[in-house]
Amino acid sequence: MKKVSEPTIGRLSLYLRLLLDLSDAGVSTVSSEDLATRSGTTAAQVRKDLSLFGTFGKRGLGYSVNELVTRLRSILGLERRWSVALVGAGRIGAALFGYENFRRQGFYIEAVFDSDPAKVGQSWSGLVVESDDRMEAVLSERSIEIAVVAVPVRAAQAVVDRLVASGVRGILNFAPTQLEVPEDVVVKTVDMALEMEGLSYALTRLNGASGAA
Amino acid sequence: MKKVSEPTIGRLSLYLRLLLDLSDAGVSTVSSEDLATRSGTTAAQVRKDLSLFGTFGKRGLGYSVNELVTRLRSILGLERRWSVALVGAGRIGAALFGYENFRRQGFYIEAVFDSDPAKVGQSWSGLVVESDDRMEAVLSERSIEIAVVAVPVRAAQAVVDRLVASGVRGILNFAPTQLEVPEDVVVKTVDMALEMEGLSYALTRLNGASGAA
DNA sequence: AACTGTGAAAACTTTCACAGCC
DNA sequence: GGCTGTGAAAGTTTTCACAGTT
Repeated sequence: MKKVSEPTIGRLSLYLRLLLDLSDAGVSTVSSEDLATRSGTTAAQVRKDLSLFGTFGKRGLGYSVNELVTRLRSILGLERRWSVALVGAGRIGAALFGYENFRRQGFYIEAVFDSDPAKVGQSWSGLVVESDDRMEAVLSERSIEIAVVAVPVRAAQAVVDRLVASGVRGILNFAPTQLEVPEDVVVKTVDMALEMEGLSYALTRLNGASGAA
Repeated sequence: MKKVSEPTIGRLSLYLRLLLDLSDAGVSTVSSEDLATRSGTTAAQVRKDLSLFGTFGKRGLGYSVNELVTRLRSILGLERRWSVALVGAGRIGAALFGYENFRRQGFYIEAVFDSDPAKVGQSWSGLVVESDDRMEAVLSERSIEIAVVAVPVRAAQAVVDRLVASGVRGILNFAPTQLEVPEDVVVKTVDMALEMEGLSYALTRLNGASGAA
């Protein structure tokens, strides 16, 4: 298998989402041009992205929506169920919890941890918030492979070290900090401050035609 | 001014954050090598990124932490105050609201809107949630340039159209959908489902050494 | 005729390596 | 000697353009 870039994977996820909409709408066939328009890229890009994993289309016809959904789910590893732990029972965690697409794509939150005794014992849509003392025990008991880290920066690295030691291999990190992990552990960081600063930069360039300083 | 890429801007934001930590720690000088290690990139990359905007370092010595902070804040447009509106008074909004770095970097939430009558009138740390009917009036009254969109997918495009019509030029979008905006409006989308699927893909590759299908 | 799959070209980004300054 | 700034080289991603299939 050739090496596949991050942006390609992001686009495949996006195509999958669009294809699910099309499938719901009863559309059975789609062209690379159509997918490109809907996803804000080009037809050549769509074909290239897909061709990295096989030949899924029919020349002259396009792609079968349902077949492509199946293929993309397979490529992205979404045919199985993933057990997810949420560390930090704060507002970000709550937001994720309410995000229904989450479950629909096979991500099941199976444990919620917090270090605040006031939060431990609270019920979160059927799950009980556990003390972070119990992290190691619960993670291995429930075979959890993915964790969402939504704790303050100062606590993040220590939490991640414990997660990794307990077998977690994938981490979605909301703490605005650089995390150290072994190379067989994957971290994706969602950094809202970074995005806001990107906006600030872009707007500053757009308005003033002037330079940096 | 040469064209500057998205990844470069992201790294500049990251350098800024690290420099602020260094400054707090009383460090006065930093080398490209040091910044590179802390940000997970290479010394050459750090120097190249910075050199796109000027020559800020001293050969043989490195960079002055405080000077570089000032320069980066200027480059990123963070020397001013940005007025931000939050559309959708749900859990994501609440999370952002509590995010103190936000204010520290000059982003002030000046208005919160929701279409749910039950939420309108509620107080959010001093701000009153307003009906979305009042969006146009409030946005122009308070000269709001940036909006955070945290509404369901089905409502997102309509909200964005109204924001744009009222002068908003930058949007941080949490709705997992592709938004249409005029080319002088900047959108950054934070898509957690996409990130989770990226994790799923990466973990699937890591474990099974086998191919896609 | 319509549309895919794909090598080749173009564009872009990162890394190298070293001249130049402190 | 230590470290930056930067052209040139290497590597990566996107776009082009067209042969090939239905």
